[in-house]
Amino acid sequence: MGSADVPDIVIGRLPIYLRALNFLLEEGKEITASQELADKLGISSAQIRKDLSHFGEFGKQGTGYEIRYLREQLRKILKVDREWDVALVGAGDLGHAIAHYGNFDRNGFHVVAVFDHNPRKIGAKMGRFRILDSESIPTVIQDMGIQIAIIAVPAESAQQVADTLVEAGIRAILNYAPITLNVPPGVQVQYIDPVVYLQRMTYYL
Amino acid sequence: MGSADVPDIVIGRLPIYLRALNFLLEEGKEITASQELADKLGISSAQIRKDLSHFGEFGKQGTGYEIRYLREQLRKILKVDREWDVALVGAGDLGHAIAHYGNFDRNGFHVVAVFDHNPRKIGAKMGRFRILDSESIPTVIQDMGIQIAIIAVPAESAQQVADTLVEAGIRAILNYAPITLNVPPGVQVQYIDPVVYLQRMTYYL
DNA sequence: CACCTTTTGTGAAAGATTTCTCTGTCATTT
DNA sequence: AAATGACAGAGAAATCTTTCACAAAAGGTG
Repeated sequence: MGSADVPDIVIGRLPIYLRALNFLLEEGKEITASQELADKLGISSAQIRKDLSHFGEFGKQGTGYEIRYLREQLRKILKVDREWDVALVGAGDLGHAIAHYGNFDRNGFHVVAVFDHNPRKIGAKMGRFRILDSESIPTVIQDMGIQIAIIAVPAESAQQVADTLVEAGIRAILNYAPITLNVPPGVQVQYIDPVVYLQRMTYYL
Repeated sequence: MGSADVPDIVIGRLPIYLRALNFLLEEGKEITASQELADKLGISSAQIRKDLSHFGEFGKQGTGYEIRYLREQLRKILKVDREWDVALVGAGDLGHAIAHYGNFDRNGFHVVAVFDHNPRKIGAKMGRFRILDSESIPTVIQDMGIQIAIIAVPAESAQQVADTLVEAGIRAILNYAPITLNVPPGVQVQYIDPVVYLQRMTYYL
């Protein structure tokens, strides 16, 4: 129990569980069981129960889990029972799609600042956002106390952007640039490189 | 050796190695060592060597790996030593960004058909693509012999789209919709849900 | 109320993955 | 030509993760 050293791989599955619970709730369900989740997610029911057992006892024997309650607990564990401000660096096609991606807001992640290096873009509007100069990253991040950033710049500049962000106090980076970032310990990084996923699948074709 | 049951987790790292090798080559390097890759990627050198050992012996003791050669081998293993056609379903903001994402083409993945359900969009141009009616998915996929598809539609319609794609002969799906898909065995699926990655990081904040 | 069914939580076992450690090879230096 | 240092490959060991299997709890049923 307690958050003391729960395996990373377990943490990685919690958002999937949370997503499934939201889905079930929308369907009007109130109660579910590890087996039902397992069927939906392609994960064994034992694993789901074991994963949850790291954090406490959330179910009722013979019945299953009260969806609303379990969801609330997972949200607390993942710290998504609150709103998070997010900085976005890169206002290209990708940045545009990210800035307008409705699921961020719907899940409590709010893009509150968009940066770009291109003088042609600085000051321009992108949807409801005014594009800010990358030079102002340190001040804006610090003034707003932003802890999470999304990198959507070309691979060439990603490391430099990451350095600036970390320096400014960012503690979690979602990196869309196809490059492994070097960051100090304690800074979280997650990668989204669609090419990597495609290459992983072609192996099996 | 041979492709007989190499752990999935190993396959998942190969694209990362490949990406790093491309990077080193662009930097003008010819030779590298497992330790150098390890430093760059934050993976142990032993693991890199063990991973590669599943497929053969690519290095030279005392020297390291000839980058160009190792890259060629990895490309063969991952079957990315050829070009792949890709179908894209969903012509919203996300689909737009995906259709214009240069890294796909640069890595041999070519979007050759874009589908949408919206009558307002069907027939319209999106960049260099003419948006096709989702109804035509089966015929187009089959006629063009496309094996890989990207789903960029809302969660509500993703499962239905996946069913249609699989029915049409698609064998690998990159799913941007925030929902776990149910597909028959033998069909590969990879997921990209940025919210999941953000939630995974907030746990540690 | 006793019995039956369902389902959780969990220790133990099994399985998978990573790291360790050592041997042997290669290139370079002396 | 021998010595040295660098590094791959691989078996063994250690660690981590998943699955198994079962006791206990809850609710429903006759």
